Amino acid sequence: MPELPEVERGRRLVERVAVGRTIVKVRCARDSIVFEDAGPARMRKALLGRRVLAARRRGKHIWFELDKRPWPTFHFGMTGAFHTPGTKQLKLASSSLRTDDTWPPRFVKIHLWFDDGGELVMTNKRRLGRLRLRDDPPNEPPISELGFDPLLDLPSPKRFAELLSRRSALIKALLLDQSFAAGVGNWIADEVLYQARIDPRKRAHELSRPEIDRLRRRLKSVIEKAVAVDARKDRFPKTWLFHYRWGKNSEAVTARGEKIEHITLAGRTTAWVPEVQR
DNA sequence: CTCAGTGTTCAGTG
DNA sequence: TCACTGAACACTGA
Repeated sequence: MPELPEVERGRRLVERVAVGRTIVKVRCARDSIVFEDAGPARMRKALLGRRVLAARRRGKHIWFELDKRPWPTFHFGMTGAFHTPGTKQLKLASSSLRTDDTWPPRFVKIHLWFDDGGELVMTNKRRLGRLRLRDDPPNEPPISELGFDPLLDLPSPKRFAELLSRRSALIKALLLDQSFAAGVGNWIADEVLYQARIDPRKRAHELSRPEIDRLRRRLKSVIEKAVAVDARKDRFPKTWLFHYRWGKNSEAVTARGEKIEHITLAGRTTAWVPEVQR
């Protein structure tokens, strides 16, 4: 689930069900991978009895502010999500509008109960997500290592141009680099480059000023739009490459009938439209 | 059975 | 130092 817009949806869910409440019960899965350094037992101890003061996000990371430190941080990996009872997880794919209302869901890593009767669960199917404890999350790795967050602190056009001029990496690779732009993942990088009409194989310092300005604007607008519709993919504009990029069939075309190509860049599948991005 | 995948990290190489 | 590649991580679903 997780690029910036989906993670922001998760943060808002936490805000709705957890902020202002006290955690009265905690259950952690036995999973030394997802619970990395902290371990389920330490995590449970840090959370039980605490009051949640705020839910923060930077890039793809979320953390809680509690009335006592350390605080928990959450990263979803490729398959993580927050759930609450009654929050229908809309399976937006194709025609299967299945809502799974089984509670609790499968692949639960942590389950929290609150003093008002509410519940919050984090699932992580493929165990690439991480749950950590930090005394000061924004000022400690990994969150302190992140670059700008396009929703929170997008650089000015001038500053953005400076950042690009100093980098020789492929622009696609740079967009995926979390220490450059936090929260951008594979489909957002492709979407932004398509809309900005930039060849993903170009090097960052080779971009012209008009290209740089288009890139910055699209980075902002794509993410703002995705967040505005609460990461509901079926509500993304029909003109977005997003809807047509999946499944690398050679006949894939955009809404405007442009031919979509698939190549591998920076180790990731890259969908792009050569006739538009040059 | 095989393989790709909305992510990150690390070793090896140039 | 920078940057790229590929592998690893772990596991589902097509």
